[in-house]
Amino acid sequence: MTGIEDVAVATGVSTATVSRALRGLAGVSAGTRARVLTAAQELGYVPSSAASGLASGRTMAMGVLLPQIERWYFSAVLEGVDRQLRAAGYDLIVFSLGGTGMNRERVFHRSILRKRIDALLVMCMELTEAEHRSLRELESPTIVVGGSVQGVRHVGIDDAGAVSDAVEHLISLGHTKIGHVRGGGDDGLSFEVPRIREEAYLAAMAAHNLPIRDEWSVFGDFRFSEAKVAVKRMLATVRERPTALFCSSDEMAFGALVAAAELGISVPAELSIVGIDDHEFAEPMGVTTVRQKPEEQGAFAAELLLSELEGAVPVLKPPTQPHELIQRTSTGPAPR
Amino acid sequence: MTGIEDVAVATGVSTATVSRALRGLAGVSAGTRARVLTAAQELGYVPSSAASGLASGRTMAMGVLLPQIERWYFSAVLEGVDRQLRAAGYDLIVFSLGGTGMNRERVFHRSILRKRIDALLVMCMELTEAEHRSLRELESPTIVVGGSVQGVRHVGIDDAGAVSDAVEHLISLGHTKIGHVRGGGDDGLSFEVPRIREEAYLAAMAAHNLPIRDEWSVFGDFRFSEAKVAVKRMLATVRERPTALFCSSDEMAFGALVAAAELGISVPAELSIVGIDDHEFAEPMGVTTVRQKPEEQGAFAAELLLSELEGAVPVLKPPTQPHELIQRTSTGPAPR
DNA sequence: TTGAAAGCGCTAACAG
DNA sequence: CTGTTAGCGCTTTCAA
Repeated sequence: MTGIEDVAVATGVSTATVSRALRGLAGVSAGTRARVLTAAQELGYVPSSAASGLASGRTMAMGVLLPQIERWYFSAVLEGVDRQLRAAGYDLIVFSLGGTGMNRERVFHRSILRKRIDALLVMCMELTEAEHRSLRELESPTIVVGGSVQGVRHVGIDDAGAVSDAVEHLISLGHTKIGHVRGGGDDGLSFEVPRIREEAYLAAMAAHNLPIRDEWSVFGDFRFSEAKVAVKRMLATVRERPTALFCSSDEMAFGALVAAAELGISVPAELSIVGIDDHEFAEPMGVTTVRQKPEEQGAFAAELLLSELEGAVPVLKPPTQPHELIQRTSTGPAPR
Repeated sequence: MTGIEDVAVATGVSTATVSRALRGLAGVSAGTRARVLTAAQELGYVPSSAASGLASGRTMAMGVLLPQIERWYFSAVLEGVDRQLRAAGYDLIVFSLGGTGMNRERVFHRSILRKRIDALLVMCMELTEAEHRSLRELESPTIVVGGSVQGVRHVGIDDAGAVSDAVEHLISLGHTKIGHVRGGGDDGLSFEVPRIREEAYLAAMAAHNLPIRDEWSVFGDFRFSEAKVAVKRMLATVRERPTALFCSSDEMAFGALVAAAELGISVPAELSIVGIDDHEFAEPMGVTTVRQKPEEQGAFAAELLLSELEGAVPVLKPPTQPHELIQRTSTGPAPR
């Protein structure tokens, strides 16, 4: 391993000067800087993050804490965060709970608190009181993305507004019998997003004096497969079918779509389906949805954290992220 | 920040003893260890990774280099890697190229070589000569997952065998007119996987003296949307239609399925469709496919690296990962 | 079984 | 503009 000393010797200056030159700090003559850069390049010198981190107190890495990696929303946010970090020369450290609540304490204590990161982005997880405290003690800037968390600022869409747009869209098409395919929370992570969406659906229905029927409300766990099974069972067995389904996520809308197809129910003639997300597959599947852009949310949140690390004043109330109804072929006028 | 010194003072021992006790090293009396553990707990002490990394040379972190995060295969592998690392107390650092070839050099030089990681897992990317050299100079154990790379050991399925299973399945159903929906490589990352699959398809066809028609071969870029458009155009315009499509990925098979549906072509009566992956959506969509388990691949590769870090002798030829044909409803006998 | 002391490789004052 | 001098917070010999 070539170290800073090697570069210093090769250039004939002190290690301090090498450090300054390489980091682009002021107070180095153009000539010296050029020679240092050349020498570093030739020697293939790359600073040790451990050493510079220890000396400077900055790790040049950001952490992302999330319930799971392999879910559309999470990996999309991650992609956005990563894009921003890459541009800023920061590394991305991923702390995942792996889909269960089992590792929470381990993750919090072993990994996150190890001073490995300069800032932390938390993805839609509710935090316990102890976890809150841990984060506060970390003293590094923190932000939450997608699903607000009490006491921490938050980047995300207006969930209730998005749901309202979806349901109002159905209502404007003349639907009155509108079912709900609900999102999940059986993994011990308890987001509040599913709850907000449920409540917003109920509120929109109530605002128009439309009937809520328990039998039209099914649990799809935010997943294609579960939603398909649940919707199919419901559509097949219910006495009177709804003419429209509001699905709390696109993946569940896909499930509803396939369930309808398998039952020979025509969409949108007999059944309209609307989702939320604008998942990559929504366009090719023709699913009407409320678009949100998780990648942009992640990028924006990362940007906020980065600028604070550069000394900017913290943005305490990040602006709500945009959402937008995208009409496709899965929704149409209520049947007769 | 409470440091090791604080724990030492609280316990009345030296920092060396605290360090040993906390890491479970031999040569600490049971009593001392217990007192150290208690004190550390009470003080909320967590070692600084920068400091211990600098002193010990081990970072307790593993890097994953990948072309992009938000793709089914990549994020699934990541999930598996993460699971293993979590269990071993290692942190996960993600180096993504963000879907373009633009950041390659930056990523290699700035991030990876910074001694931030103890081992590196590379996900199906071809490497340049210079990159190879960089990796070798890193001297940390390295492994490739999914799509072999010359000169580096590799964890993945037998791609050619998987393709062969898929195509043979169609042939065994009596199909002779079999088209191919090809995977991509337009992002400057140039995997070799699409090439292998193309060749294996051609080989399987040749082995049975079946005709290859250029017009039946379309480019779907491994994506739902692109595949749907391309397949739809092909099916709509071609003079004679194939009776089956082999798709180099499930996402493209979904596209083919939807394209057929939109054209009123019945699956599998008029058109059989087979994919590769066993994507989460394959089951609910009824797509026959060759299953691979990226999560297991990632976990296995991570395990190999971890055990080498513990001193195990390197496994130079990791066993090929399993694949398996899963028959569903998208394939059936060739139409009379 | 424990402690003292010397770094790990870099950055950050403080001088010059 | 540049060099000197201390550390950053741990781990790791080497002694005791």
